[in-house]
Amino acid sequence: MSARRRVFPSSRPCTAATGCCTTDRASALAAARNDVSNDVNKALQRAFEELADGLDLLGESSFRSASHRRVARAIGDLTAPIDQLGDDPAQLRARLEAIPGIGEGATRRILEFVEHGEIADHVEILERVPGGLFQLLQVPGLGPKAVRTLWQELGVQGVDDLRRELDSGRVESLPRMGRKTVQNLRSALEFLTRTRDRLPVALAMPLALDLRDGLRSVEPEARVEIAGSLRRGVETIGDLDLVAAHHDPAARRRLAEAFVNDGRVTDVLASGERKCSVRLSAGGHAIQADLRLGEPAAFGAALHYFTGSKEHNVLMRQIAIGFGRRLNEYGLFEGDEPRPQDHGGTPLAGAEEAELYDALGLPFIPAELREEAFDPARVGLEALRDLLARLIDEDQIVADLHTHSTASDGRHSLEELVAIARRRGLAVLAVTDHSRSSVLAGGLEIDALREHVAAIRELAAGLDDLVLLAGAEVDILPDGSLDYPDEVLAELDVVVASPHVSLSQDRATATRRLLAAIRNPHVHILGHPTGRIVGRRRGLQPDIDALCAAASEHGTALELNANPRRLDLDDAALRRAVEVGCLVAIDTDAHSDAQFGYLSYGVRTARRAGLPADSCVNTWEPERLRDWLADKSVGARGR
DNA sequence: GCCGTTTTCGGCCCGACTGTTTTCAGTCG
Ligand SMILES: Nc1nc2c(ncn2[C@H]2C[C@H](O)[C@@H](COP(=O)(O)OP(=O)(O)OP(=O)(O)O)O2)c(=O)[nH]1
Ligand SMILES: [Mg+2]
Ligand SMILES: [Mg+2]
Ligand SMILES: [Zn+2]
Repeated sequence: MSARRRVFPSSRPCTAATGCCTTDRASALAAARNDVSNDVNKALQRAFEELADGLDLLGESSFRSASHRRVARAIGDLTAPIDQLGDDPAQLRARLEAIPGIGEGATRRILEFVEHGEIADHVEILERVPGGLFQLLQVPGLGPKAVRTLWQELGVQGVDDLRRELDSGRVESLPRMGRKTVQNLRSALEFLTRTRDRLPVALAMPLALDLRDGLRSVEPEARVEIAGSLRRGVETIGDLDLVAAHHDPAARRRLAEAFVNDGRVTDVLASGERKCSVRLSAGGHAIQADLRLGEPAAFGAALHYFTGSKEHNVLMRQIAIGFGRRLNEYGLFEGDEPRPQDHGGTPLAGAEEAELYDALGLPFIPAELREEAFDPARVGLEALRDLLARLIDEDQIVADLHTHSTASDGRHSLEELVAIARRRGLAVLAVTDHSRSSVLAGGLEIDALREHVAAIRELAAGLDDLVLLAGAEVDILPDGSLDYPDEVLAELDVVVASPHVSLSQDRATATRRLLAAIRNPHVHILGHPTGRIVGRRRGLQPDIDALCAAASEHGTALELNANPRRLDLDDAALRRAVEVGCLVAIDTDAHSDAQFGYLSYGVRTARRAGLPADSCVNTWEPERLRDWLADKSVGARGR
């Protein structure tokens, strides 16, 4: 995945690079330990990225910079502040070195950062390389070689300098730079002013589905699929990736034509026989889209390549090499000859993805798990097979335990909800309207709640094909107390407890607040635990391990709110939950019929965490679910 | 810089497209 960052307006957080924050970094670090923003990891990740970029700009070994970049990624994947990985320096050192990609050097640098708030090598890079060059590397089309030339030859130190030099005409005189390069750089700079960071999946997916369906209607015989981070179920999307296959080259050309001539296209970046790249502007968002074209006989290989992740691709290709074979987007081939597809080589596999895994002696790894964290060599082949056998699937989900009706802010009446649940094949539906503190969402006072519950129960009594449960989504107030007293909660079939306000609390306060809800014997599900909105609001940053431990102890389920704007808990936090083995509830939080369709986003996120179906209460038979709802301690670990 | 049931040294994935190039470097996926 590209690590595209926002370039305009300049919003880089305070780091050594920006030089805007000269206060004692060690004390800033101490504050960050209890900071909601988990800035220790962010700052370290940035330091390693700049180390990598700096080496590239200085023309050093690209393998070394790639290593630094891998360390940066590993730090970004952590779910807790890095200095809290161990209780003492020795343990911290051991835990760090155990992380793949983090070796002796990175461990030394991380410990140096934790102790002194900076890394000498990083500081040295910052002294040698102007800080604005890191931003320049984010400009599409500008790599380390070009940035270095601009810097050395024209003294360009940042984006503003580049803009000026483009107008001055001097860029054209540089080696390997001409008129078109200048024009392309102008477009790229303009694109960056219109683009935000990575696009939340909730915005990207509808756009990608529309592109996919458009291509399908151009060539109904073609196989067209969404690939890339969208297919892997990532919560934010760098660009839209599509794969299309058709046996007829003329049909492939027509697909490419349609793609680059779409009304939303602002720039055509590349338009070849096998791939096209465009920039789109749609719904106020600017984003790149890539289309990969090929033969149906190689569709599996192409889809696999374009689905990624990059790390997974490299891994598979390395495994192929180990077998004396070669894997690329055209298939798996015998031997180590480059471009075997051009030399009449017949692929051993390639029409379907599954063939590739078969031929390499691997179990089929679904797209959501094609990430570094699930590297078979890391997880172990046996453990991986076990994980895959237990992995949750959307069709195993038979219950939705968090939905809203017109009693609060939902769009549908109870009767309508029942009809929707039946049509969608649910066995269990819980109606969980808001509690009294959520005034804007039409939260119910206690009397209104009791009437509502009575209405639900009356309706439920007449149903034989659907278990209709009376519940509530009760606010977790800032101090951890709940918005209804215990005796009211005890009257409900299902209690989802969720934070809705005070979502900027510090880590310790947030953790205490959520722990209180988890420990309440009436609370079944901790709803959207952090309250984050993807790409918009960070929400609470609690100690996830502490939540998981408590949830596990009390039999409380942690929610994976399937609304793609939320996806809360996120994949990284859920991986912790899966490790601990606590219960998880995947609920849509639907306020309308269409929002029941959010389930697929939730399941993809759950699969990214390797969630076993059995840990997900929504897969349980109604009888088992009822037992747990009656006394959640039956779900406690060790019982 | 990192890593190892083919290695503790010597590798590190593989290919498309563009622009500027007389034969390919750079960037990107
Ligand atoms: N073998 C190989 N495949 C790559 C490489 N870079 C990208 N790919 C493949 C895997 C990616 O998932 C796929 C699409 O590339 P993208 O840059 O769009 O990445 P992705 O969609 O994973 O993340 P994104 O959200 O777009 O940042 O192309 C690479 O360097 N080598
Ligand atoms: Mg992508
Ligand atoms: Mg892409
Ligand atoms: Zn809510």
